[in-house]
Amino acid sequence: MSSRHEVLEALSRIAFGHAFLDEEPMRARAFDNAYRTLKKLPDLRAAFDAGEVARLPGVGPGILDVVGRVFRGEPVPALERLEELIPAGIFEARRLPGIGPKKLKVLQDQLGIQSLAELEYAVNENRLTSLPGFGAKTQDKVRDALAAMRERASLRRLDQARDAVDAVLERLRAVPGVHRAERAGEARRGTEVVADVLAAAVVDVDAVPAVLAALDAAPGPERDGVPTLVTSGDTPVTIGLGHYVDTFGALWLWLTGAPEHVQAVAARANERGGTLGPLGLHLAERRVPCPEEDDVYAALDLHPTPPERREAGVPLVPRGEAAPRLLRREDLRGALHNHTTSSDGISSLEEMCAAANAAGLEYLGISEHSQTAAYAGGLDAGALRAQIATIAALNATRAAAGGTTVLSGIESDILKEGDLDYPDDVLAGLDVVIASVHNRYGLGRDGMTARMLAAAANPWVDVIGHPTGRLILGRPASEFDVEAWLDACAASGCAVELNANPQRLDLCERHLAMAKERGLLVSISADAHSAQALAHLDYGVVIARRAGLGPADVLNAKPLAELRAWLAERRARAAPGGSRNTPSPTRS
DNA sequence: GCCGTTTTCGGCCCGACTGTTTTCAGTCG
Repeated sequence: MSSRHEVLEALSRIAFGHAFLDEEPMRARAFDNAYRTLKKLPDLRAAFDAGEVARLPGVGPGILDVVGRVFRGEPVPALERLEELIPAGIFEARRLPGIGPKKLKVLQDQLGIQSLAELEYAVNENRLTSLPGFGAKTQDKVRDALAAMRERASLRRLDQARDAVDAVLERLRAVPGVHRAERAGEARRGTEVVADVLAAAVVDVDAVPAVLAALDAAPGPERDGVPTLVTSGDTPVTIGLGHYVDTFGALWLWLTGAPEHVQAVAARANERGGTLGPLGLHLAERRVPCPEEDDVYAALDLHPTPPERREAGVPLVPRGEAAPRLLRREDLRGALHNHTTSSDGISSLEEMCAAANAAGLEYLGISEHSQTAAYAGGLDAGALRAQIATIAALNATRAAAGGTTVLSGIESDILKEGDLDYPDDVLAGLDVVIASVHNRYGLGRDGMTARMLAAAANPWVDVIGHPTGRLILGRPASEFDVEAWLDACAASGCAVELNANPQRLDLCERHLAMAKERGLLVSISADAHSAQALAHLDYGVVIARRAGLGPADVLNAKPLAELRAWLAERRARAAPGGSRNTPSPTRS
């Protein structure tokens, strides 16, 4: 459990609490604004310790006090008061989509509902339909939302699971007698959702009690003969224990899975008259030392399978055959889809630029929201032209320093009919055009398919951003004919995004593999709303590897000159006779 | 609670959609 999560939870609860009690609505808004702002920082703790949080807009003494108290483990009086007045179940119910504080208040006042179980019972008794402001559709929505919440109660997003396991590993490694401790299971393989948060460790037998105490953990059930510990807290982490450093490779491989992969490796050992289990590898009646996983693969004449590829249906690669070259983080030469304070980012253009430079990126695309996205500070045509000029000036002064080149882009809303948010002459002034859907997700399959096909066919569009709009464990992917749309992208030559924000991971690995089959280029983007969030590119690399992508499949693995050539060629077709960065003289 | 080329008070992102209504409140992005 990370402190970041607790801080955000505290801010969100205070905002909700005031709204629910219908008191001080503007204080509620202030906490909600702070919650939204701080959520854009993946490493909130580092930003707080560096004093950066205090300088953010919407963060004053009151908010800062709450953040500091949560980080220091101190009580938060403002929150404690609300938690005395409002049942815990009401706080949980605030996560039900479509049900806000006002409707929850009605549910509590008129039906006495204080928990999710009571709400579920009332729905099943058909008691919601007669309440003021409620009807049959609202009741159905609540029923569906409760079912979805139950279904995902035991699931965590990849980033949540990794944060949880990493926090445990840090404490575990500090205990004397712990020789090795690593991520395992789905969190290590990089599945977008994790059901079972696992680690693998080598611990001296007599150090186990100290580990239990240090982690506030208890012995768990054995797994394939491996003893385990399970931590307490809202994201329990299971630690598989080995006692010998020189068989850790076998244990780690076993606990990393996936089961189908482990079975295939074990079968390979069997073919050679040996055995592989979590406690070690035996060949020719002898125990093979395997402190690392690579020792296991090598002893079986296999290329090591990267954790991201240890899934059913991915074959083992014998030595002698060429192992596929998967994407690596250092292959990424730039990132195209990022925001600054000009729209809804919290870092300035200069801060984003410095972070990109530090991350070794040759280029950084800035693509703010477009004018329809007013809630996100979308730019009108004039503001966009001004930003293009600002970026040009910045590049001119930075060129001599050899730093990151900034590309002028836009994340244009895809309007209802698939049109973009600006006239052609505005688009013509940009280096790169990303087009994304941000509203009207409920058009229905046919309507959304038509909209996405129109966007793909639009010659100004270079990349389709977060194509399905899903939020992991939040909002489902919008329904459209993905294969027909990918065919349309292949026809027009536009790239598709792998949005690496761990809440999105959109396209998903299955769709990315379909894109690769069609020869499409994938733009791996951080969609960073803060300088810190450029680190989300790491998640993009994980998902790309899981989809089997290599550098040749990735648009932003191209060096800047090649990327510019690719963009220029597209632009030449979009506006025959014209080129990027030479806006037409006609102004609307 | 936060903010200010409207700064020490008096405002506070805003338009669209949904489901409920009979003119609009609640919710979302």
